[in-house]
Amino acid sequence: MVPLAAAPSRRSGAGPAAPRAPGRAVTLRDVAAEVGISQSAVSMALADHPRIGQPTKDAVRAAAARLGYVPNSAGRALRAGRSSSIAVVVPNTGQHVFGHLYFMHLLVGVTAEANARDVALMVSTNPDESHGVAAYERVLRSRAASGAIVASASINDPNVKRMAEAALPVVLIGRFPHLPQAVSVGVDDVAGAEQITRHLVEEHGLTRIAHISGPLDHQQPVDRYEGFRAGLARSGRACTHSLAIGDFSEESGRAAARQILDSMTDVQAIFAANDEMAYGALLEIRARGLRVPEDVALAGYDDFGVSRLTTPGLTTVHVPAEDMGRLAAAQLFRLLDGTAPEPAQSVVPTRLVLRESCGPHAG
Amino acid sequence: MVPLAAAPSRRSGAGPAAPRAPGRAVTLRDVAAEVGISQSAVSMALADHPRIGQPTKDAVRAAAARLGYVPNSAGRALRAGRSSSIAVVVPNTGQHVFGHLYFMHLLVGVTAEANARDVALMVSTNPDESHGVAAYERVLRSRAASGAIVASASINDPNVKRMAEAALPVVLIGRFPHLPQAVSVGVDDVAGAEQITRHLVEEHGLTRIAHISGPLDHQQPVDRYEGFRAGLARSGRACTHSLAIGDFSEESGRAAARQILDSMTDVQAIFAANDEMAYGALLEIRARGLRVPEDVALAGYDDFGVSRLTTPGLTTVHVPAEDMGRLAAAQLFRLLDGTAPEPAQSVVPTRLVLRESCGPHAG
DNA sequence: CACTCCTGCTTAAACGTTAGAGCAAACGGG
DNA sequence: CCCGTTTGCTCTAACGTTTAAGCAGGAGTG
Repeated sequence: MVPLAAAPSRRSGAGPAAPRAPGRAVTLRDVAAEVGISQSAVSMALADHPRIGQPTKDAVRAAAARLGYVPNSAGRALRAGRSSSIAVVVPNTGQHVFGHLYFMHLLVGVTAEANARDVALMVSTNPDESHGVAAYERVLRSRAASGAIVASASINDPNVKRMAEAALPVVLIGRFPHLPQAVSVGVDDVAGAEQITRHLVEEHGLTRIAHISGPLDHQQPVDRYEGFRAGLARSGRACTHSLAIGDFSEESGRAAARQILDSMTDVQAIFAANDEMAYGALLEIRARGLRVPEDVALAGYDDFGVSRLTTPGLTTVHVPAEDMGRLAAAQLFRLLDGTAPEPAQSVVPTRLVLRESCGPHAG
Repeated sequence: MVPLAAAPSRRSGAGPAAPRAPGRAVTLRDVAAEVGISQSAVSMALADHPRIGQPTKDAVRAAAARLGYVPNSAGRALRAGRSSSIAVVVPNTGQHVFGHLYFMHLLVGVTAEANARDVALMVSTNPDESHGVAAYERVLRSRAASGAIVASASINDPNVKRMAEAALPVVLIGRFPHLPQAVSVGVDDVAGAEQITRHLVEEHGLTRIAHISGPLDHQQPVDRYEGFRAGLARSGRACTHSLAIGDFSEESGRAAARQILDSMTDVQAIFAANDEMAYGALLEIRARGLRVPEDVALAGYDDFGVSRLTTPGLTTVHVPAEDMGRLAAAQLFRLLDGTAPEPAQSVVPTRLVLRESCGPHAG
């Protein structure tokens, strides 16, 4: 059959850069009509198929560029059976500054890896802790994203468990020792907390020390508390310690500090499980007319960017959220490629960040 | 034709909750086979089409729930000609904490509005200021997202201009007075800067005052500088002022403060065009043994969450980024619905936030 | 010169969805 | 009892892509 010379007068001549009707997108068909070959030939030409002649390829590429052809992602996804995007699932967004920054760092890392693969990124929020079928499950089952990175799930989130069992392409952020089959990227919080605790005890000689923990149904606070106790034990010094529980919020940190300062009047140092609670503690300590670090030393955890800004600067443990995002994305791509990530559960190291809140640096 | 009683033994009986082969997604065909009707009937039943009988609808919904059917988004997008997601485009991610927080606030707002519409969110980054065809154009032309919200474009970004002219469904964050046809959501920075400037002058009597501006090829710094001058003029007092230019970074703010303190030794107040530069100025002032606010009062702009944490707390102008995100999304949806947003260029008001850095509050 | 093989394309099918057209049966009115 | 209307579904086509299969013509081989 004769190539049918394009549909009735869609393009007048061969004038360059005269895009179609505004609303209409340029498809393979348009490029094909432009070049005078079939649309599959165009597809193959753009894919650099060996069975397409070089002159044709050149002509196709020129025409595609001229018309501004961009492959329709829905068409591709449908044909391929998988979309070219991944999702990042963040919990209900009711958090505050510190939590925001965590996700932003994570996102930066994920984005970097996704960009390198030319993969689009979707951000999905888990409306509530248990809004029936979780958002990510809908995202995955609708094939809108071919894989997901789930940030900050509760230690016993039923969705997470089900997901891991269903072998969906999901990477969890955090340690999930109870789900060995799940692919996860966690932080070595035990080591991090131990390191900072030992710093307080061994370098600064502070042996009366309190810990403000987060809710103990999450792995992270559990690990940090464990590291705290391990640090005390391994310091080789006799320490007195106490524990108060917060919920990672500044206000709860302040309340916890209140409780500690009331009950342990000779406390020398407070180590909070995150910077936000540490900041709350700072406010409480100050409100009592005490000085940091002279009267009470203070340490936090996370270092997502604001612990630097307080006065005094907050000594803390740096959690490499950006690296974690990058690693999580890499693991997810391995999962999608079919190659099971070598250690399903990877753990990244932390870094002790010394500032002024723990006292003068040792010479 | 007889309904063909499902494909060979895919489901044994009617046992509930027995999902298909792990990898295979559940499609309309599966539900149709389960119920014993055609797939289009299933589609119509799920869409609550009036021409489908109630018993059939019930049966279909039950079967869909039982099998865990989730519509394939690629299929839908392809058929509908538009995807059910929108994109948020953020500039190259090389920014620091403050910038991160801005986007996070914005994202929270956009997410809220998108969730209400059951629309997915893509996050795309503009690799470089001019990476050939911009990321968002690819996203839009590939129909991966049906609209985009572009955060923080330069005042004379050629892509933005072209996009506005091409009438793509895009909402710009920021004021774009030169592009009247573009839909944008901006901040009333002139008013905000005027207000804080007048506060410094009128309430605190600080008449020797310097402004640290951002790069003047962006609308925001221009507006804030204009507001600064307007504030001085309208204060009704004779003021001496000076100007230094930074790039919104902490370090540049510090450098600008250095320049100001060197050249204007009797400066009483510094108003920086964002909190990050104000923090840099704070460091410089302190390094010189001067006190804030006793020796030099300080004010910033943005209030994305960290200006509260410094000591002294930073007096600043609150930019309602979350509201802007929500509004931008709403505008985008209006655009996609075909109803042109009433005022194409909307401007949200700011709020003065008084903290300690500007001096003691007037009783 | 007949044959095989290669080259370079075309045709067709499929992915999952939706919607308009079509059609059989039931139902009501005359 | 027959015809028109309504009801409730089925059939088909289309969205844009990729790819397997097919096919015409030319080149090379016997």
